[in-house]
Amino acid sequence: MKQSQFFAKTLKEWPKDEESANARLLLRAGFIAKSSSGVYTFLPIGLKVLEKINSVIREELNAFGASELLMPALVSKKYWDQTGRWQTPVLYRLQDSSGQEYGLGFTHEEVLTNILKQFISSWRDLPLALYQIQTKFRDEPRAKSGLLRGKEFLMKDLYSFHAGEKDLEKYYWRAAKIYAKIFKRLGLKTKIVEASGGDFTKDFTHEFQVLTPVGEDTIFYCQNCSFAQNKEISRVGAGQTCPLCKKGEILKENGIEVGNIFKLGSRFSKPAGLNYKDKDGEVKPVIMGSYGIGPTRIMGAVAELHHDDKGVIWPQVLSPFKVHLVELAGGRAEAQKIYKSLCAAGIDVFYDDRKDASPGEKLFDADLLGISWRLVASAKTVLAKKIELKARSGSEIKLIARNQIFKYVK
RNA sequence: CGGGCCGUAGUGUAGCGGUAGCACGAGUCCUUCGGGAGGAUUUAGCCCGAGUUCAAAUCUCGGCGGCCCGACCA
Repeated sequence: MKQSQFFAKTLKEWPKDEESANARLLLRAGFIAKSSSGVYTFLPIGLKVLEKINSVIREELNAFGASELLMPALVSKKYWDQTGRWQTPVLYRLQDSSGQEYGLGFTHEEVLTNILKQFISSWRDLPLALYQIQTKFRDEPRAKSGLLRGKEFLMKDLYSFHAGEKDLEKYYWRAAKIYAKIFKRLGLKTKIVEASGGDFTKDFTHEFQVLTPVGEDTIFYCQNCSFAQNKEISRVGAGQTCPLCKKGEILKENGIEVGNIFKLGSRFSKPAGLNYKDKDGEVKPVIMGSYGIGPTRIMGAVAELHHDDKGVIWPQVLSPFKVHLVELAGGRAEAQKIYKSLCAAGIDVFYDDRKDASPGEKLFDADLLGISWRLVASAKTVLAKKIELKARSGSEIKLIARNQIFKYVK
């Protein structure tokens, strides 16, 4: 892709008012644009990153045996009434011209259970796992921290359906493993934290927290074992001895919740009348679990954790392009050759062929965009019969032979 | 929803009762070309409403909007 033909405009100034790193970096680099508080546009290059997050999630969930579908954002009041969630404070409620009332979905248990009544009737139809990646709406009293807390955001919601609690229990922990793997691939170190189930369940649920001072949740965890609890339910405090292993000290840190998993039981299947017949012919409510990941929040979290003062440093899986090929004065013919060969090799390359941008501007943009690998072709490199290679994550600048590019960039 | 700070060209800012200025951007021309280049020239702005005043970007009140703290966060 040629930069002269692709919309990738950066801003020359840091956005005023924004304090959070993800908002500053993503806005300035032109990944996102703010439409109103907590509501963002994903600009072309930002959308590429978001799609990469989604594709990692899809890959893992598809391999896990879940099927993707897409549900409506506009959800008739009758469904919310079924479960008593019409009065949920964060629900955006609206009316059409005929007086019909709707809520904009913040999760989709009601929609899905009602649909599945047509398709599930026997234990033979279970288990079943369906997910979607969809825009969610929440009337947040206070949107904040760029992509970390918005009123409109992308959410991957997975729902599992089981014949019995035991099957759910097994699936739940398998899902937890897949989640840990997904976050790892996305460049996030997460901790599995016990949390409250809110309106959904009286049991503990589990959150995947990225520990960082900028997170809005407070986590108490053991330095020695896997014990970790959200402050909202925790009875331990920093400095105490771990109640689980009795050895480690409890530490306190903030976290960004990038995912959560819930055992819903029959909380939603019962009101919807989503039942199955077991082997004995007995009618029972389907047992459910739900599992969420916020791709847009992940984008914010990654920016928050992986950056320097010049811009974002994307993990390679999320880099909007594999290579940023920057052409400086005297390097045009060389850059074009390299561009062609990289394209031919199927490498996703962003070629800065702009004639009206100064070298400084191009190099600044390269840092802001944070593409994993930077190649520079200039009079200097042509003279040396080499090409310059730099990883965005490092500081070393290598002069390499052109045919060696593929050794580094694959 | 309570509290704080703040709304001035596309962006970032100065002006704090008396002619709205600067930088970047954008347009045109020339020069330049390895870390947001230089010169010439053009372009574009006081969030909205009411009040005080001879006079309001500036003071007062109300609204709207943004960020931050708190509450909230299925």
